[in-house]
This record gives sequence, C-alpha cells and structure tokens, in this order.
Amino acid sequence: MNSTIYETIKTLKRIAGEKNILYISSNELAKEMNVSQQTASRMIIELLDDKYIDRKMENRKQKIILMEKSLDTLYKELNDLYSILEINQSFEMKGNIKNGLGEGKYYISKKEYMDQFYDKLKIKPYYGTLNIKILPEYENILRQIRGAEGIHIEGFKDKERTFGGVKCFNAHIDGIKCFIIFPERSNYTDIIEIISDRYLRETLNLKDNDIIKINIDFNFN
Amino acid sequence: MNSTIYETIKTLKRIAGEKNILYISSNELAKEMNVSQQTASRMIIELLDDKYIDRKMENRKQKIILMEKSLDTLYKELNDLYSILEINQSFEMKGNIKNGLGEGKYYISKKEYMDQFYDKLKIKPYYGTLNIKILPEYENILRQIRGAEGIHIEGFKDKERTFGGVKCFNAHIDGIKCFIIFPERSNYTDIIEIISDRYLRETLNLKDNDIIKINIDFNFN
DNA sequence: ATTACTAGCACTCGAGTAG
DNA sequence: TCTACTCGAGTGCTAGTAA
Repeated sequence: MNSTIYETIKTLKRIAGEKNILYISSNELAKEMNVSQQTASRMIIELLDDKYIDRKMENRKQKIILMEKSLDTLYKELNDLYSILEINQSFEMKGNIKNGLGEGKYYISKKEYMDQFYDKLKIKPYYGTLNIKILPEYENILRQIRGAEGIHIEGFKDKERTFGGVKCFNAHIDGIKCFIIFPERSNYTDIIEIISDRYLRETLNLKDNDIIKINIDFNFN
Repeated sequence: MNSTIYETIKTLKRIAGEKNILYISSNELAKEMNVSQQTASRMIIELLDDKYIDRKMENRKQKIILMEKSLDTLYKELNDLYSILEINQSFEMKGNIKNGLGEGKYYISKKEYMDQFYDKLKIKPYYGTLNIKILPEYENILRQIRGAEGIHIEGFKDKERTFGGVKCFNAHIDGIKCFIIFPERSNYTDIIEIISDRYLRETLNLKDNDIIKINIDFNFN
C-alpha cells in the first residue's frame, strides 16, 4: 500500500466530512498535502484508476466523491492500530429485522460451509440467516467491523459454481450468542446476516421491521 | 512523515507487543514487511538515527527497544483517524494525587500564560496546579491524549528565558470542570498537571496519594 | 482559471557483497 | 550466520508548459 495514496485519502476525507463529497482544485489539494500541484493531480488520477474516488469535472473545480474503497482503507488502518495497540473495544449496532428471501439459507446450508462453522465457530447453525438492516447512524461502526479480520471461512467450488470466502464476527443479541457473517468479496451493504445455532426469529420472538440491538464482541488478535 | 518509517514502526510494535522490546534480525523483519533484508536494515538505521528505537547488538539477534517517539507516532495516527472519521470517544483515567513542589504554580502564574487561559479556556485559573500520577493501566490512554491536538497556548520569552507552548484538554473531576495541561515539548511522563478556576485540593478535599478519576471531554476538530 | 503531460532530477529499492 | 555498504535500475517528485 503506497503511502501517498493513503495520505491523499485521509486529506480528502478530512475535507469532505460526513458527506464524502468535496469540491477541490488540484492546487488546493496540493497545499493541504504540502506537495506540488502536479503531484496532487497525479494522486487524483491514481485514485480514480484504482476506484477509490469518482470525479465530475464541473465548471470551476472538480467534484470528488469518495467511494466505499476509500472508507475501507481508513477503517482498515484504524483496525490495524486497534490491533497493534491492543485496544479492545466493544461495538453496538441497531437495525431492523428484514425478510431474508431464503438466499442466506441456500448458501450456509452447503456442507463445505457447515463443516467449517462447526470447526471454527463451534456451532451447528440453524439452517437460515437473520437479516438486519443497520440504521444509518451505525453505518460507520459497520464499516469498521467489515474492515477487521474476523474468523475466516474458506470458499470452495462445486460442480456448478464458486462459493466465496466468508468472515465471521462473534456477537450477541439479547444475550443469545450469534455470529455476523460477511462475504469476503462484496460491495458495501447496510444489511448484515446473522447465524446462530438457534432459530433467532423464534427464540427472540422477532417480526419483520422490529428494531434490535446487536453487540459485537470484538477481540483483536 | 515517511510511510516506510511508519510501516516499520507498526510492524515492530505488532511483534513487540506490550513490552515494547523485541529480538529480530533484519531478515525476519524484511519478511514481515515484504521488503528486502537491505531495506529492513536501512529502516532500522533510520529509526535509530531519528530516535524512534534503541538497539543493542546481542550475540544472535539485535535487541530493539521501541522508544516513546514510536508510540507517539502510532497514537498520533490513531488520533488523526479519530478526528477524520469523526469518532467521538470519552476517556477516563485514574491516578494518585502528588505534591506539586510549586513548579507548576511558578509557570502558570506568568501573565502571558494567564491571559491566554482566560481567552482560550474561559477560566481564570487558581494559582497552582494539581499533579496526578497516572496509574500504569491508563498509560496508553494518556499517550493517546498527549498525541491529540488540544487547545494551544503560545509560548513566549521574558528577559531571562523562554517559556514553551502548552496544550490543554477539557476534563472534569467529580463534576468539576478543569483542564489537563501538557508542555508541548517534553518527554513522556506519567504525571499530569491540572488547572481549574477552583482550588481543587480544597474543593474536592484531596490529600496526597488519594486516588481520583479524571474524565477527558475529547472533542476532535 | 483549471488539469495534466513531459523532462529531468532525486530518492528509494534490492542485488551483490564485504566485514 | 549476522549487519550494512555500494551501485544500478526504477519510481516519484517538481518545474515548465500545453490545452
């Protein structure tokens, strides 16, 4: 990971703030970063090439939009530091119960996944996932969790197709132990999937759109 | 700030863990960082030159000791990310009341400081500081606070000598508003100085060696 | 005003190798 | 084995300048 890329992302995010959008000339960016205008321009081109940012040339100044990959980079570094400095923190998110459409069920019930869940998570998951749409005010926490290592579940192939790797995080809802699972290669989404050895919908008496709180038991290292 | 220096510090700290001491050959370090042995060796020399680390050549492998400057660098980056990602966190430390020897009193009672305290902190401090020796388990939090920006108080000169800049952090003890003040150029110490418009020793009925809790009202930006 | 190409200088990297 | 020097190649910087 090239440093200048990282420094540029930091600078852009600092100026953009929460909206992740900013209007800035290469000259202004150059001054913020203490580099030449040419270097700032080159950095923007590199960030564009690598899909860290999107850009619209407007009349006066270019409009830069920070893509999810930029945020990932920053939260990844934050997690690195948490891990290295051995800072332990617990996280809490809230969201709405969503109807899962049975997709998660199809994936996790694959034997190759199930065997690994049993080995690595020490649970035999209920054949289905609980889907939660995270409330917007918790999205940055979600980003931070997504950026962490988690417990890795290997992908595999069957005759028809490839199933990607998954990473899992220890969590609990109302005292019931469960795991958040993320596909390792996927775009950002505010919907997370939960597995547990219990049928959570029934155990916790949940209905669609109920708001629930989920605690992540983060353990760096 | 050169990235490779930063990456090297991260790697060293990750391996060293809490003790901040590690035994590692340039070759091993090279593998950890995915660079050549020569580059790893060069990084170590640079870190030595810049006083980030200390080193003892032992029979088999060099013994590397991470100096305070390395930790500062990592906590500084953590603070940067907190600020950029607009993560607000409150901190709490505990420590023992210490006899201040009247030094703090001499410094802060200087008019040039006092005027700025009044302007920037909106208090007219009591003529003295409360000294607290932070308990070891809170030292990393102290490092993180020291690494942050704070409210800047300018240094100045009088006929005899130079008085350095100071940075201040909003805090409170038992609900009483106060400020932690750090000399801007000083070595790490586990003793912090507190100012307030109240005589805290009396207001809070404190005696030497009492253990107190201090809350830092951290406001990035 | 902008952005960004080109050219030349400077810095960094790793291979070879000395101590 | 270690650490770390030299040197050539490659990368990244800025100044000049085009569009």
